[in-house]
Amino acid sequence: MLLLNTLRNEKVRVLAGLTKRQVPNAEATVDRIVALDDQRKAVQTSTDALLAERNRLSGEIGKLMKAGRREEGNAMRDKVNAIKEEVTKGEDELNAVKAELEDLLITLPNVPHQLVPTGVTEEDNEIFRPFDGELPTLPEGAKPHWDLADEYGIFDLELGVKTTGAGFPVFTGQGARLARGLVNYFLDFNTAAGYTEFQPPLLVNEATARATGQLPDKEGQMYHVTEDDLYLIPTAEVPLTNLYRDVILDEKDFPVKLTGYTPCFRREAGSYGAHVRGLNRVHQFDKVEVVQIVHPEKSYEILDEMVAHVGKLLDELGLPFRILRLCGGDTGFTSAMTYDFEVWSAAQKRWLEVSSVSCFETFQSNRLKLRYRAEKGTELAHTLNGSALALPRIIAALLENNQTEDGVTLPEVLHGYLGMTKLKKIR
RNA sequence: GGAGGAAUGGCAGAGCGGUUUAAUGCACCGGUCUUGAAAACCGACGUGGUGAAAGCCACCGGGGGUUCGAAUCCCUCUUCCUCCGCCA
Repeated sequence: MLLLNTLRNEKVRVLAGLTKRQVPNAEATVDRIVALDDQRKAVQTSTDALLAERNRLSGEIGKLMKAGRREEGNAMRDKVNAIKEEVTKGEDELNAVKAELEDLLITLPNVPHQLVPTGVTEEDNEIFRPFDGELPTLPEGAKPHWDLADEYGIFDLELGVKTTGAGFPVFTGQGARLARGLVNYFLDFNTAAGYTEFQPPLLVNEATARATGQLPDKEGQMYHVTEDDLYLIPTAEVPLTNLYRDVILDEKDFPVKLTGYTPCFRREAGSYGAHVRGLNRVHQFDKVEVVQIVHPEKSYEILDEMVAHVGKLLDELGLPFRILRLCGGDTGFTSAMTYDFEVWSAAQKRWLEVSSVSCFETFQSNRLKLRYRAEKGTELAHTLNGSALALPRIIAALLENNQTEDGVTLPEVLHGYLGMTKLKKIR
């Protein structure tokens, strides 16, 4: 959620940013919000004055009663009762104004960073770091990962349909082991870089989903357990970042670095077609996430650090990748700047998104009330997160890019985790 | 699942209808003393709203109510503790 002071003091920058995202009626909305906030202040001030008067008179009554001057006390009660009615009116108005303000404020996405390119769709994303090597060329008859999955017994989509439905792959045999090995490898890689590992709940309450911005914006993307009013997490970002909801840190606590493995659940409503075959897009998938909570002055430096971290991970896996800087229209609602990592899927001959690394500035911390003690008072911290990494498309790329006559060769970093150097055909 | 108890400032812990921003202790911070440190002493020491400031307002687990006035009384939800039962 954007800060009211930002809307007031940096209107030009805010509007320019919102225009990059093609937010309709941005100026009218901002003006309306500021007007509502003015109204809020006015009503609050007058109501507070009434309350002050009530408190003062109530104190008087106490003294009169103690002194045994009952009649004077009773007369004053009537006076206070009259004030009380006005207070109630004022509080009702205040609540109504606050609610409208909140409803409007929550519709505004984050203001993109200055360097974020203008644009609407993924076509407009900037190729921030192109792949500079040679893309692997596969032998004649190379197969996409869904075919390889059958030959190698990696995962079974039909079993998933039987137990649950489409988009819930069942990993099998050496495929299940590959997934487990990747999770362990990623977690070890992250903790070696100073991230502390957590195992958070997979279901979260409404307050948690709101604080990181999944609600109300992405309501339809989450599975909702209506009976208990809980949501299945679409990413570990949600519970991990919320560990620090309503927290006031000291500057010396920075940077807070968290990592965690969780399954992620996404309804992916409305995504169908050729590009969702195999593991390209599924409803449940494994992901290891990294989160940082940092000093506002450091956040973009840290963003670069996190981008380098993910890049190193992909280098070690030996996967060709490129880095995009997302344009305004493609940047997530809550993010100020996002880098996407895409690995080359050699058999499908297309780039697959495997990680998204974002800086949210104060957009999340404002809703989280995540602050630190500054020289004078408290300030909102900055939050960042990124995938390191999401599994399915990594598995897809490993299978496709490394397929040979006698098996899928595994990158050296995984040998120890899997107890093998290559995946073997089972049929 | 049954019975009882409890939730107060970073921590511990008073207060149980009216001068409560909330006793006291510890921790932390500034200072005096000291070569330095400790001890001792002095001071400061929650968050948010409003305001130039003084000040004013709200917050004692969440929500609602009673009252002129609520940390204090009532209702409700949540969490934790103790005992009993059941169980990975």
